[in-house]
Amino acid sequence: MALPNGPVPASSEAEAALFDLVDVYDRAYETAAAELSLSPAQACVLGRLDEPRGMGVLAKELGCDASNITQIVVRLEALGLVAREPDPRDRRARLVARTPRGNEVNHQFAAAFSFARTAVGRLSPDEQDQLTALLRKALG
Amino acid sequence: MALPNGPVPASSEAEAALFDLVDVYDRAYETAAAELSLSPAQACVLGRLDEPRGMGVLAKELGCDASNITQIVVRLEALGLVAREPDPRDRRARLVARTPRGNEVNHQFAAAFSFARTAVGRLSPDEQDQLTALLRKALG
DNA sequence: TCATTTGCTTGAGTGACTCAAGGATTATTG
DNA sequence: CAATAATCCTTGAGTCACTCAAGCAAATGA
Repeated sequence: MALPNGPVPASSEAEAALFDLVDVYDRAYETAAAELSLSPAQACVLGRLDEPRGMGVLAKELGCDASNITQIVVRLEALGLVAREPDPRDRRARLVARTPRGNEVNHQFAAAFSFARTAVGRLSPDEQDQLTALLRKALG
Repeated sequence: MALPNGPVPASSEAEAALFDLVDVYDRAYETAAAELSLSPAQACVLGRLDEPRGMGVLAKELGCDASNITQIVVRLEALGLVAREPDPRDRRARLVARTPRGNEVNHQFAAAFSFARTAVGRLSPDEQDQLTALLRKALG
């Protein structure tokens, strides 16, 4: 379980609420991944493969080094959840795609990571809109 | 940079906003720590030492194994930011405390991690209260 | 006192991450 | 077109976070 990213003494109630949200969210994500014997990073990559993508694209989107993606994908491949195939358009590149089993596991993960759904579900439609608006404003 | 904990296709605007918030928050935390050459875990532990604490207390609070804390503290100690002293009440235990330099760095970190402060600052006092209430309700 | 529990550390092992270097292919451009 | 440069990815080395199992030392309790 990753350590929380939190300032212990928050200087306002709103900051504290933000921190709590982030903490619970992150832990729920990690827990859901662990239920399927995945690391958070593996679940993250798997979740981005609704259609095949190049390694470099993933690295750029996720803001990390390409070699990091390589290793995560190697592990996902060893688990039989993704496959790398040569890109017909560019023989340097390789496209990563979920296998049928990968689709299945990804689906299970989406079901297991119920936190965001549940949290939002506690709010009325109006409240959901308010929350969205407030978060968007806060994000600047 | 840790990969984001996010479902790519969120099923509602509110969920997407939550995801964005968590992502930006986590990245800001990581960046602030990196500016001080700290890992997020190191910044987290350092931040909890407003008064000296036992290793076990930290582990319990942070929800991880005690040996994990040991290693993080060893590194913080090597950086001169914390010191471990024997607990006068229990000779098995060791109390971790920030050094003067640790206080300084922790202060700098608090300044560098401006995300939550800034985000909340974009909202009026009323909006801050609304956000807090909505988040608390969503957290259940 | 003897056994158990508690507090911490050590060691081994996995995984995420970074950077540097290199092979292979594609794109450029003189 | 041929040489050069840029791009895509992998490998290797290294750091750190994390977990579990084992073990020492001190406290607790029968």
